[in-house]
Amino acid sequence: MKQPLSESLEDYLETILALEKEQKVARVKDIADRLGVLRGSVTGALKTLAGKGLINYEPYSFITLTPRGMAIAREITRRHRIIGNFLENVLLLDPENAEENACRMEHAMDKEAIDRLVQFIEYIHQCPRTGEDWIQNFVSFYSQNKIAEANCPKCIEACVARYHQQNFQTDTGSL
Amino acid sequence: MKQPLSESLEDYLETILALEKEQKVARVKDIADRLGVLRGSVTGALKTLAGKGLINYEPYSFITLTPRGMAIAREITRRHRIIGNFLENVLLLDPENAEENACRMEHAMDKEAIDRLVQFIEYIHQCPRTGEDWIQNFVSFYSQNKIAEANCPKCIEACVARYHQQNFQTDTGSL
DNA sequence: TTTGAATGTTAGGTTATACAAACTTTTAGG
DNA sequence: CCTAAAAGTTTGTATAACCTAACATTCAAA
Repeated sequence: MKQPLSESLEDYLETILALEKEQKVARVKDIADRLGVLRGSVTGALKTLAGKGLINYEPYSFITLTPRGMAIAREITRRHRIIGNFLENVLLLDPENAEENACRMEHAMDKEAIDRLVQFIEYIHQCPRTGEDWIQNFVSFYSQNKIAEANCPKCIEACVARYHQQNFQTDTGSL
Repeated sequence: MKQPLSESLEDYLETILALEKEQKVARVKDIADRLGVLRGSVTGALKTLAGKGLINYEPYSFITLTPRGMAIAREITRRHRIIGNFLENVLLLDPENAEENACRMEHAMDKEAIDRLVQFIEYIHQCPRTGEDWIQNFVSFYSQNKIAEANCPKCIEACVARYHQQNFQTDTGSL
């Protein structure tokens, strides 16, 4: 029952979920257009997914995800989102490239790796030593391929100041 | 000429390179054992790779990578290494899981994403605000799912002290 | 209500990959 | 040298995806 799905079938589930959200229902033609395949190929995939109990499918009728299919589709979509976010907002790839890589990586990373990535992103944002400004400074690092050392004193000072500032706010808030 | 290789063929090239390094030559049986396929499947793949000009292959003879095959094999191996390193030493996944994910991800990330990841890892290590200790602190973050705020003052202080220390050493060294 | 366009399905063909098992070649021990 | 075991190859089968193109159904407009 827990056989792993092929990348192709994962893509179908992901697309069906997206279409269900955007429009009321997922239609064969829309799935085909999204995935860049012909309608005939979609019908075949739908039969396979129905056979695995992941979608409800009757010829010429509506396509809906079963609870199990929905769970998988959501997990894939979640991975896609998380990876895309990391590539675009941490590695600072341009959005188009981030998206393309995310589409492929979503099938390659398991839940454990994804969960750890989520934690890591949260760590970057929550640790006083990093945060948004630290991420943005990555741009000047990779464009010059080294630390712009002249800015380090200011950067560190700002980081420490921000920590004290936030700490002060927190203390005040808790009184 | 620049048609993208399938994941399967990329795996064959990567394995051939690894065997060439470890032993003198790559033998069909060893390739089969590494990839978990039968010998017959290897022969088929070798013909395909030879047809693409990526290996030198004569029946019953040695298998060697052509320059083009070598370049691809090295790039795949490099991706594998970089991703594995990130998963194991930054995301701190256990080695086995890091390896499994790296095996799949190496086919999913393009050169641009890999290069940016390399830069990011270097940034973490070279930026005074992060470094090894910051990475190691991630353990306590993900195991508690939050920043251990009690340690922040010490942590930041140590970070700043280390920066001044290194800065002093650098200045001294350049005299 | 009819009918033509849009949508969905089917059938047959193609490609890539792998397995099983028979067959061939190589190699190492007697 | 010779021969059995190991290594490599071939052939035929299977599966997963996809395509093409013919066919069937639905739907909306006249």
